[in-house]
Amino acid sequence: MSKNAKFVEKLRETGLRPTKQRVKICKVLFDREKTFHFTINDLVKRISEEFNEKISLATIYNTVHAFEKKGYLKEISINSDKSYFDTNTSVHHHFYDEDTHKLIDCNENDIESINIKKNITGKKINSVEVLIRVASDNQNQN
Amino acid sequence: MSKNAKFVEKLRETGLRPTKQRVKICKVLFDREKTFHFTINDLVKRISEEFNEKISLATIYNTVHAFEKKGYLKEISINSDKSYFDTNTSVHHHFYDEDTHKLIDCNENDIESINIKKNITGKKINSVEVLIRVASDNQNQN
DNA sequence: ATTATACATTATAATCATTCTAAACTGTTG
DNA sequence: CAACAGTTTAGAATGATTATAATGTATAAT
Repeated sequence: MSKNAKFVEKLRETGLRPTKQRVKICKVLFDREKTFHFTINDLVKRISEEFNEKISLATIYNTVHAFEKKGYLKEISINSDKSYFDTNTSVHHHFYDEDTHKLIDCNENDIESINIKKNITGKKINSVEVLIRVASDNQNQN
Repeated sequence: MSKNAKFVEKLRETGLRPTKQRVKICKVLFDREKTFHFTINDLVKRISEEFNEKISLATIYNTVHAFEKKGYLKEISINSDKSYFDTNTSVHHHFYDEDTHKLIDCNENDIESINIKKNITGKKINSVEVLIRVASDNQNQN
């Protein structure tokens, strides 16, 4: 089965019409070896690099949000400037390089399981996320 | 020594002129028992409640950023909509209530120390932050 | 005390990411 | 093929934050 056919199937399975825009965005996001961490701006750039036909910015936003809702993508909170998304939707943590502004995945084995001893009455835990900020070793900190 | 005099001293010590706006903002932020988690909007509301004279929005932004730079405040990343700030600048983690959009501090003892086994070549760890998202137990998740 | 100067405050405008709108278009179903 | 719901689109609107530039104020020198 071709890559495209797989994406069409995936979209249809989750109740999203396989439009040509969505299939193209799937190719950019999911047709790759490694996890892809990106901002909307990164995605816009990739799309314009890979295809001649442009996709409207509104569609890119719509699609990313649709994909997030369907569980294809996960949003990562780093700062308030930008939204970062991750094609790896499993439970995992991140390193954030403050020099390059890039995210690096943290595997299951890179971090010991986190034991939370407190709980909030009437609330259940939806997620536990660890963000490890790193920066160049020889740089001054002001 | 009066509260005001303390704030004046604190400001001067870190090279900030103790203007009346800054002292007022100090009172709102630091003259309280518990840690204060807030957005700029929260702070604006508090100021208008506590004082007759208004402080310009630009000044509030400037002051919060100045205070953050001087280490009086810490920014907490939750999502890209809003910036949250915390008057507790020590290393600690948070619960985020997705129903009420409020932060709750996590004490040292509420979470076991996090052991990170991976390191990024040439980079040092600046911070390790855990965010635990919670929501009402009996609510559907869509 | 007065003055000079650098630092702060202010209202308003500008910016920038994101969302909304409503018209045109397209995939799907019968 | 027709009908309809779902989608895309350009451009406008929004909303948080930042820049601007004029006015005001704390501080240090006179």
